[in-house]
Amino acid sequence: MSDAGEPLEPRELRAWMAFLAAAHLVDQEVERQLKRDGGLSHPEFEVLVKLHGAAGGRMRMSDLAREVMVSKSRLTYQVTQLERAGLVKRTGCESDRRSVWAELTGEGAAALAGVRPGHRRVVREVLIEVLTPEEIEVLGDALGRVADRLRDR
Amino acid sequence: MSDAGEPLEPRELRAWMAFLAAAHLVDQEVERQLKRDGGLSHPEFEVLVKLHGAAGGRMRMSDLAREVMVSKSRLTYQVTQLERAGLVKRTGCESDRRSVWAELTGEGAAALAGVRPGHRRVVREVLIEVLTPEEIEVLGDALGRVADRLRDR
DNA sequence: TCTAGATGGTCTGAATTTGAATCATTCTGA
DNA sequence: TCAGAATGATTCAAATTCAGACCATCTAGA
Repeated sequence: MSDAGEPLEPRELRAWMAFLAAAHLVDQEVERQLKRDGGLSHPEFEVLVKLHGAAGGRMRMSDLAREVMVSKSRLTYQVTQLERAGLVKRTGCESDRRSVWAELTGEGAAALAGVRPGHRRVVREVLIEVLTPEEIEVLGDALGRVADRLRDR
Repeated sequence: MSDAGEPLEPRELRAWMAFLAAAHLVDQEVERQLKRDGGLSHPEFEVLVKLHGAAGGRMRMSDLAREVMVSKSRLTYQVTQLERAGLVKRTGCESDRRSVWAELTGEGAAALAGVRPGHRRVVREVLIEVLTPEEIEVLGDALGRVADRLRDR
């Protein structure tokens, strides 16, 4: 703790730079595939994935925003885009009239099914297959802990 | 390789989701600190860091773009912003009149010195200190390999 | 010496993201 | 029951990002 503001040690620096670069490049690659094969941005894709996984294929806007980790206003924009494309539709919520359901349409499910295999292929290609099983394990543990800590702040 | 488009295994999925979430949340935290303590965005900060580390405190625009991993037009915009803030200045290049030097000013160096300790503190807090030394080692190896593969494509 | 093609940077207009302000609805406690 | 705080979502303007067009300069080969 005494060296809080000092330069990182070489191994620490190496890990940090690798993390930054990998995050950047992997995301770039994922984005490219989604755009090419389905005309979707990464956040849009994640919205579809979350909705697909949710009970009834729908979620309230604010829950969705939390899950996808985007701001409310950004989600509003993205859902509007997806709605225009016919992949999602909005419905008023009965029990709480402030909130809004975002619901996956049949077309949305189809679009998701269309890009998802390619998406998985990319994830395998750029991340999974480059790592040993032990590394995959450590990555899950370590970064899972990092994410958890940041989530409940 | 035969399962290229199939769902990921649980451990693979866990690693992938942790990676995504961690990248997202860590970047958010870093961004917040840089903005708060120095009025800088993360890419702007990285530009200053690269220039600081470069011989003569300057780099050609295209080299800089490659290093920071941003598009040319994005770098043009960011350097313009930094120039307005007085942290960087542009100079024509003698030997190749197409290219432009981006050079760190004294003010720029000072600004960097001002935010950097806080930046390091955040990196330590959210990443380094959450990991064991072994995990740091593995992260550097594994993600370094991931990044390298993507860089030379 | 030309010329076609590459390279380095900027510019432009459209798309996206941000953050604050706003609006309606729901919750809370006196 | 009612005022004030909280919550869910959208809107707006400003800032940023993107992709491609564009311009100038350099390089290589005929």
